[in-house]
Amino acid sequence: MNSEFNIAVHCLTLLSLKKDHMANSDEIAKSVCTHPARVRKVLGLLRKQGYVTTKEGVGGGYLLNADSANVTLGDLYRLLARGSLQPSWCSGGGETTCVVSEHIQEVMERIYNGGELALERHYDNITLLDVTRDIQSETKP
Amino acid sequence: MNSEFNIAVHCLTLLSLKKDHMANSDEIAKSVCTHPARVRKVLGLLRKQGYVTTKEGVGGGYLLNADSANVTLGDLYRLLARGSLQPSWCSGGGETTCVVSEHIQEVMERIYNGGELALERHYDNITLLDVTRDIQSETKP
DNA sequence: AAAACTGTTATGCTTATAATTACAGATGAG
DNA sequence: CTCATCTGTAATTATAAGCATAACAGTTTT
Repeated sequence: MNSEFNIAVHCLTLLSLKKDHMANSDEIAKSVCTHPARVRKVLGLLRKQGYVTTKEGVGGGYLLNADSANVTLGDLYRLLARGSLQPSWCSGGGETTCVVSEHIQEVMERIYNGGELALERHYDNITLLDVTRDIQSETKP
Repeated sequence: MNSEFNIAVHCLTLLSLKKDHMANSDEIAKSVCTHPARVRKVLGLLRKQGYVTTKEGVGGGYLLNADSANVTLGDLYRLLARGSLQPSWCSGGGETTCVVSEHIQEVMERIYNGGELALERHYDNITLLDVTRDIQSETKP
């Protein structure tokens, strides 16, 4: 499981809490605690979905789209983490005549896909606004 | 995400489909397509939960417990894969004064835990018997 | 024209996952 | 009793995935 989903949530939350809803990759990278190039990669994908717009050149950076408060974690999961439930290594597929070995991969694939759907449905109920509120409520408990 | 959950499902399905519900780690490893030592590690954990019993010595191996048809994928997930939704690398935690950076880790942890609960609830509705039926129905479609 | 950004690719580093080896301990067969 | 066979477990090596870093072309503002 890579962390791009995590990074996306972080970036969008950060932007939504900034007064002008804007920051460049250097500033965001410091907050996320990673390299600017990694931030740019994730935010590039978010841009293609219309969640942010970018401004190149001096004083540029990433600007949060106004409606992005309604983006759900499900949207972000599907974009950045779908398929990560299924491990890269899977059992079976050998050269035996064993029924299980021959068919386990299709069965497990269905199991992982079903799990992922359940996960996505859960995340569909959490919006970016919920997350920003969570962050804020941590400061004044 | 490692594959021990996958291996556990495979092993138990295999045992349940064998006439005498028994096999040793060599035979299972061939079906799973991995090293016997890895099978033993997983099945050792399943033994501690009472899902199988082991018989050492000549002609020994693993024997499926009679009630194991009712074991759910949720049980196996909790035993072998819990916590794997949260990646090892997580954002934030830097030395900034940024609110997001300071609190994102607690928030993301709750998000991952919530996701995992949703996943477990889903898997709680799938029994080993369901999986064995799935495997069998692949052979005669 | 110069400086400050993003977008993207290539490369190296680190960590996680799987394979392999090895051996002690247990059990049944002869 | 002794040997062969099996599990349990730990240590080591190999492979793959994830992250960091560097580099540079393209774009925009000043």
